[in-house]
Amino acid sequence: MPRDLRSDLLAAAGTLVERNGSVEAVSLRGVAREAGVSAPAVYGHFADLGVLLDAVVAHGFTDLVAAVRAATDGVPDPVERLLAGCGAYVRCGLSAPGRYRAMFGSRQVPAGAAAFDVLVDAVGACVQAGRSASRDPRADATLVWTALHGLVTLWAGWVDRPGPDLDAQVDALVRRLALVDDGSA
Amino acid sequence: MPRDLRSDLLAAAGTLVERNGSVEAVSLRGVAREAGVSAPAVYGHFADLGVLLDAVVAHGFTDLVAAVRAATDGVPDPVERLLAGCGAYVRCGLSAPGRYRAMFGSRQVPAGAAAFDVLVDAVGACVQAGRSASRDPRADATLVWTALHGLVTLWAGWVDRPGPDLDAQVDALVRRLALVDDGSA
DNA sequence: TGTACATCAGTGAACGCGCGTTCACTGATGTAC
DNA sequence: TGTACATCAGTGAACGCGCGTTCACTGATGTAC
Repeated sequence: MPRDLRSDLLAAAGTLVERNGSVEAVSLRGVAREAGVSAPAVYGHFADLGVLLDAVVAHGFTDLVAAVRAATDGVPDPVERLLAGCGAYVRCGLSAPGRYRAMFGSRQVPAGAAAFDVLVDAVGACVQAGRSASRDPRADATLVWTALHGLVTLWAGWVDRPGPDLDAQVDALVRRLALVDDGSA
Repeated sequence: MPRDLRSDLLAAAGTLVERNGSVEAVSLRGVAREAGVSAPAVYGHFADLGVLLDAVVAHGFTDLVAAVRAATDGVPDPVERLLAGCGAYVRCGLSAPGRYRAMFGSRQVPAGAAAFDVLVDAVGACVQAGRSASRDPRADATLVWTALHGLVTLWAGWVDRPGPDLDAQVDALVRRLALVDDGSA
């Protein structure tokens, strides 16, 4: 099987994004070096550095959607499904914080907006099942997303996150902000 | 009054941090250019670019503490004080998002930890006044901080933030996460 | 008051470096006959 | 099967650029006499 340089370059770029902590600090020559290839070789697969980094970000959105879908598929209870999806979101973000920051930093995020609708629906499902007291699922989903985003970006790279463990924090944030009825689950 | 080049350089660096959206993209030559001075002139006031940027971050923490203090001083009601402080935190962050990101991105944040204790105390005061049902003020203050951080970093630079206005969002996040009793205020 | 001098903040030229990008090239692979 | 050739992914050298940093300098300001 011949090497797939395009994939190798994407992987190398991802590695460097995490090693440097941000996309801005990643250079085309650095990516080529990491992939063990000369710098001009990159141009055979990507028009320029910007396109390469855009592909890293796009891959991040694909990963995020897949992680949430995998965590929620087959979970019948709407509250459990909401919690599982939010947990997967946070874990995916924390697994590649530099990429996550690139996904939601300063650029347009159409893919993010689509994922947000999934969250709105998940909160709405809890309301319809009588498990959430939310009177404005969209507004409350916004609060949940805001908090999850804070969880990922504030604690990314932290050695010792204070307070209870991650799942408990996600649980508390989501239940309180989505107005999930206590005593359930 | 002679010009205070040190202050001018700090201001220029702050301007560039916001213009570029991050500290990483700020160069020493760029700061000198912005301040209308030659590049070597910077070395008369800062050992190198890193020290200059550290000073920008330090100034950010000073601003943040001052903003919260100004908003909370003289507010007797503990719930109102908590809300006012959190609102000031978010507004200060949103007023200089690039600097805010530099303050809480990847570096150590001793000043941030000190400010966090203020938040823990504010939640504790609500509990003592019987206005919060929190059984673990430190853990719940962590949740509040996480959500405020998300509010600043997710919506920084957004033209149209979805949902209700900023104060209403801060209000909802803080009341729900700090378990403030409804019907008050 | 006037002159000589010390101080010192800021300048302009220069350095070496890593960057993005281009260009002609090489050398392996696959096809036509 | 063997030879000639086309294709094309990746190379190495080179370019111009902005960067951080250094160095000897300049020229304004203030002080000593």
